[in-house]
Amino acid sequence: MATDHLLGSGEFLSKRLAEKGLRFTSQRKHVYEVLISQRDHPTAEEVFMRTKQSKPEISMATVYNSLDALVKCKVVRQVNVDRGAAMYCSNMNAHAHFCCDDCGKVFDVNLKDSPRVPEVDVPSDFEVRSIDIALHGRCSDKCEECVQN
Amino acid sequence: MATDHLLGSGEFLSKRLAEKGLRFTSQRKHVYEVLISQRDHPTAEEVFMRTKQSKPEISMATVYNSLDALVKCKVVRQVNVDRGAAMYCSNMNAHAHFCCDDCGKVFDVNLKDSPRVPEVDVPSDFEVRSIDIALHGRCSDKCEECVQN
DNA sequence: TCGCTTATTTAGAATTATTCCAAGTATTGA
DNA sequence: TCAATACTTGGAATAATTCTAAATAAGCGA
Repeated sequence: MATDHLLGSGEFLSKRLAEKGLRFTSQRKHVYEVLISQRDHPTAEEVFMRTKQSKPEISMATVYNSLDALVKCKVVRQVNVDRGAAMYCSNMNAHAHFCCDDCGKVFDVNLKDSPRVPEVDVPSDFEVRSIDIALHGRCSDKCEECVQN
Repeated sequence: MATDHLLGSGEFLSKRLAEKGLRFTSQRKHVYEVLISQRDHPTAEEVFMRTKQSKPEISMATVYNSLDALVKCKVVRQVNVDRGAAMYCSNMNAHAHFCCDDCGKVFDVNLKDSPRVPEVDVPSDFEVRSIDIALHGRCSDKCEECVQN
């Protein structure tokens, strides 16, 4: 954990997958590299298209499988903001998502403190493993897609 | 607002819809009553089935339209926790959702304070209108569906 | 109250998103 | 190196949501 940053992305990923009993495969590595190389919020479909550039034989089913594996071993987050397709996010720092209801874009926003479980009234036998915070609203005045609204 | 609780659910809903330029229709009223009469987290499909009991002619397209109208005028919340269908929640008190990753059930959890925007670093020209907080983890030891996992 | 304008409803088709399947392939541990 | 089994593949199947065009009904003003 404290030394993860010393590993190359391959070793890092391999280790994280192994911790969950998942195998390190070429497909998962390519999907992971796609996600860390462009830190936006692509859908599975977009990940599929980007991954095909370096791994043309990959299938959609494998993209879903890989994304699930990466989420399970916590190197990627799944983001569900609306009724549409799920999005994936490789920024694992504590952060929330701002989702513009006018243009649909999703932005990472830093949390000033990390989210604290005690603010919430959870039954004592529930185990909280993660917290997702999504803000909704409208993004910048300068947003092209928002202006015409 | 402060006097909304003095209105019957019909008048209340009618007023809220009108504030957003939306019409008060029999279908929207039935969908709304379905949601407030059972405070769980049904999907559009489940809302459709329940609403048909009091309004058999209603169509799925109208259920989606009604749910969107109710969300727009803020008498109902849309809850997106996973890749599956969106869920709808008529509890409008400040609360978060706890989603059990083992059995899939969603629970309302009270917030000790209402969520505060200032905890988050949002660009100054962004307008935050609402905040959704979702906790993930595992629910009670006594949960039937969880035990076999 | 009547009529007009326009939002809403409807059924069903179309589209989009995700999951399933069975056969072949690759990874891991012994 | 070998066996066991997890993973990948393409395509079919399913699930979730949106679209469409014609019929209907709200709400406003006279």
